[in-house]
Amino acid sequence: MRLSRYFLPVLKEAPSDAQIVSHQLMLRAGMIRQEAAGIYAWLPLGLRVLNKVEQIVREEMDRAGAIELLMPTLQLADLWRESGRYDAYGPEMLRITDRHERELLYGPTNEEMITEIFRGSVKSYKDLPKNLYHVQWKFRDERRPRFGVMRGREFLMKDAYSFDLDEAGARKSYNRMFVAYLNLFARMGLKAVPMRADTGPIGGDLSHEFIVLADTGESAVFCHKDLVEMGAPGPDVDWDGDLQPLVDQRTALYAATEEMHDEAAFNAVAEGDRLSARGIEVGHIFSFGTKYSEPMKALVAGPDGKDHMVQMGSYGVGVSRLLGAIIEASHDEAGIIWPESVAPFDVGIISLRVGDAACDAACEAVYKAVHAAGKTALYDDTDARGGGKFASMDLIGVPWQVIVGPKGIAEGLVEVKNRKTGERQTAPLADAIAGLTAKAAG
RNA sequence: CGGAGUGUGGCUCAGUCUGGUAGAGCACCGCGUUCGGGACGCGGGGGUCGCAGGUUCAAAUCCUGCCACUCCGACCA
Repeated sequence: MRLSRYFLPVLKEAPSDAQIVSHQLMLRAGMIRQEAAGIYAWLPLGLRVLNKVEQIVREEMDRAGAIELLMPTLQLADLWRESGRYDAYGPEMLRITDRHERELLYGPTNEEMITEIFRGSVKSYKDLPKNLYHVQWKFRDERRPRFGVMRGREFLMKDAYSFDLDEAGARKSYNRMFVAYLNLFARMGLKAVPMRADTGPIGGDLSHEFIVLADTGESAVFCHKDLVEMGAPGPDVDWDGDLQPLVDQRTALYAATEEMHDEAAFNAVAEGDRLSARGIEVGHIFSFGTKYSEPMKALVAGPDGKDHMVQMGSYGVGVSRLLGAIIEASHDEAGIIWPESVAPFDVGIISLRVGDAACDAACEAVYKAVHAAGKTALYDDTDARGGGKFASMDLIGVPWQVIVGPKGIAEGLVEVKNRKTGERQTAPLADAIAGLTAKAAG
């Protein structure tokens, strides 16, 4: 993308409404624009990152055997009356009436609807297990939206729902999501720690929150410090096999959010291993048995020929919130430092003298080579002054930057800079191109 | 929802106490000089001061009501 043709409204100063660093940087980098409290428009740069994060979530769900579909944002109130949640959910639910005076709601979550879809089509245990998910915008009329996309009223969530014949099967489904979540957050450069959690209004008794540690997090959390650096199992686990050991390896160590915190158990952890911090909840998984299948009559025939209520679980990831969490975890004074997996562009090209034939030609060569390697570049071909170009490129956090100036290119040299380390190296143009396309491809 | 605070060009803010022709920096437009880490000169455009009433010869400024947004607390991807 040529910057001269792009839409990238960067700000030198942070709007005063933004209090935490991720919100300030998203606004300054021209990723989002606030339209109302907790409601944001996603500008081109923000959307690129949002799409990348969403795609990683999607790939890891698919890998774990979940199947994507798409449910609507609007739901009928009657569906929620079946589960009893229409009255129970409270003022957080945005309720709407259509021209026929039909009561609708803008979905805050989809347990009811997925159960309705499931029960209409699945009648036999032979079709189980199933895990259906979608990535869709949700609306929750928060009492107090805050921190930009971290607690918006409209937000993008991946929510998956598992269906099993019995509790043992449900446990396997839960474990698959548990492991998938470890992998998915790791791919975004996040250290997310699974913690025992309160089940809240979703219900059920087995639940973990995945927490990214950050000083600006909304939850107080307590855990064994080894969990933070434990890492993810990776994609090559046996998804149909026994994942319990991988889960146990983590749940054996103490980790709990404030609501579930047990001071005595925490104190049993060696003092040097105790970590008391704040965290951002980026994922939450629940196993809740027949909470919805019972009132909504989601039944399947078992091998015994009798009807059984399906065992369900739900698994959420705050996709839009993840952008805030990633920035909180990865930034410096100059701006955002995107992990390469979610960076809006792989390479930034800065021309220090637009219109200079040698500079233009070198920039074009890099630009074409990066795209030929299947990667993306943001080419700053504007005639702004040099300093501003560097600042903007650093602000939006492009991982690799190539700087082309008339003095260097006269000798065939360009500069390559790594955003994260700040390292700069001067190299012949051809070497720089080879290095960038290799790095970008790696 | 309780408490606190803020609304003045796109962004950051001054001006409000003490009423008297709406300001600055950045950004933007034009011309020129420049050009290797947020350049300089000259010229220029852009604001019914959140909205509605009221007081006054006169309101960004005083009074009343409303709206929006932010922060702290109780709830949540």
